[in-house]
Amino acid sequence: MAAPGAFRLQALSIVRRQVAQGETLFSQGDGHLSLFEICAGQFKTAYTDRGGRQQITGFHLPGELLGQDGIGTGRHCVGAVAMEAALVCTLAYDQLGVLCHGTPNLQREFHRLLSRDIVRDQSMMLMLGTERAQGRVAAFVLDLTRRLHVGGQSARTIVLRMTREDIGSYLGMTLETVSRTLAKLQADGVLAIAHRDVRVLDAASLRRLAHSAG
Amino acid sequence: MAAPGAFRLQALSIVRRQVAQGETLFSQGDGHLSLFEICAGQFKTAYTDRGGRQQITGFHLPGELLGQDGIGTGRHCVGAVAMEAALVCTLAYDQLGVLCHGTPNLQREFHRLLSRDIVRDQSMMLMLGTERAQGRVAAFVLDLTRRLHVGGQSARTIVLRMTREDIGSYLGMTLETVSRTLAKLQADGVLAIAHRDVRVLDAASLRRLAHSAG
DNA sequence: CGGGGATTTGAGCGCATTCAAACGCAGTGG
DNA sequence: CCACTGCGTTTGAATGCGCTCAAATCCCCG
Repeated sequence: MAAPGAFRLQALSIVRRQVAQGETLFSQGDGHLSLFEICAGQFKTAYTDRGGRQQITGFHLPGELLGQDGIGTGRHCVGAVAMEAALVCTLAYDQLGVLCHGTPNLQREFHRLLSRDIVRDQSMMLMLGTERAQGRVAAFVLDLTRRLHVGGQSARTIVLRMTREDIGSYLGMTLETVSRTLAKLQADGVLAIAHRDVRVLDAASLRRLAHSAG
Repeated sequence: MAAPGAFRLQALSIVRRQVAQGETLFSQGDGHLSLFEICAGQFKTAYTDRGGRQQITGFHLPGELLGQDGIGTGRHCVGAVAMEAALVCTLAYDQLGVLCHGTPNLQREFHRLLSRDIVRDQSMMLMLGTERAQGRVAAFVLDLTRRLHVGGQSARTIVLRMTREDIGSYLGMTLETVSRTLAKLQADGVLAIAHRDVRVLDAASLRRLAHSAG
C-alpha cells in the first residue's frame, strides 16, 4: 500500500506479532486503530457493505504499510486477513498521534502517505472504468511484479498467494474470467502459468496491455 | 467531495474567484496547490494518463471542498473544470500549512478530510467492481440527490449539469448506455427525465437498485 | 433560421457472465 | 499406501448485457 522506508516503525515501537494463514489482523469497524508494517507474508483487505456483499480492496506485500485506512474516521473501514503465515510490526494509533505532535516531519510524511493512497485508488478507479478483462489482469500482474521487486523479490517470477476468486473480486470480474484471461495471456506467450506460479515472458507486451494503469 | 462546514475558508482567507463555464480552475500537474470552497456552480475533475486517455473522476457541488488531491505529492493529480459559471473561495496551500502548525484541531480536521476521500474512493471502487449499468446509474443519481440536499437543494428534482459522456466516463460505460439506462429507469417509473432535469419518483426503488453504494 | 453539439434510438456483434461439469491437488482417515 | 473428501481451478456451452457503428432528433445559441 505504501513504499517502505517512509516510516520505520521498527525503530519507533517494537510490538511484533505473528499472524497465521487465514487469521484476521484487524476487522472492519475495529475501533482501536493500529498501523502495521508487514515484515513477512501477504495480506488481503476486504470491504463489506450493509448488504453483506464483500469485495477485495487490496493486496499487501512484505515491506508495505497496512492499516492507515480510517485514520480520520477512527475506525478501520476494511478488514485485513493474512493469506499466508505472516509477521508484522505494530504501532497503536494513539501513540502515533503523540509522536506526530512532536515532529512536524512525521506529520508531513503522514499526509504524503494518505494522499498516496488517494492517488493509488484513483488510478485503480481509472483502470476499472476504462479497461476490459485482459487489460485489468495485465495491470494486476504488472503491479504485483513491480511491488514484489521493490520488496527485493524477483521481477520475473511471482507466486499468487490469493485465489482466482479474490483476484476477480479485486478486479471486478468473475473467477472464470480471471482463469480464462490468464490462459489467454499464456497462449499469447506473454505469461507462463503453472497453478499459482506466474512467470513474465514478454514484459513489453504486458506493459502494452496494461497501458492505463501506471 | 467533502462535507461543508469542516473548513470555513471564508473565515480564514478571502480570496474569491469567479470561474466561467468551461474554464479551468486548476490543471493536472499544477504546482502551486490551492484549496477551494465552492460557493456556487458545479465542477468536474478529470484524470489524464500518459496515453492521453482521460476519465472523469468526480463531480463537485456548491458547499463542497475541492483541490485537496495531491497535498502529499505537491501537485494536483487531476484537473478541475467548471461545468457552469461558478464562484469559489481560495486558500493557497502554503498558507494552510502555516495555519495548521498553529492549530492542532485544523490538523485533525485535515486528516479527517483526506481519509474521507479515501473512504469515498473505496466505495466508488466497490461500486465499479460489483455493479452493472443500472446499479451504477442509480447510485450516481442517488449520490447526487443526497449531496445536493446537503447543500440545501431539493432532494426530489435535480438538474444534471454534466453531459451523458461525462457521466459515462465517470461510471465506466459509454454515453449510449447511460442514455438507455436512464430511459429504462423512466420506463420503470423510478425516475422522470426531461433532458437534464431528473425527478425521483420512487426513492425506495432507486435505493434498492443502488444497494452497494452507501 | 441555420449550425453544431448533445441526446436518443436502432441493429448487430463480441465479450463477460452464468450455469454446469470435469480435473488437480492437499489433507484426512481408513 | 490408497481412497475419500473438499476446495480451487480449468474448460465448455449458452445467454445476455454493454459496446460499436450509424442515423435521426432535439435543443441551445448565435
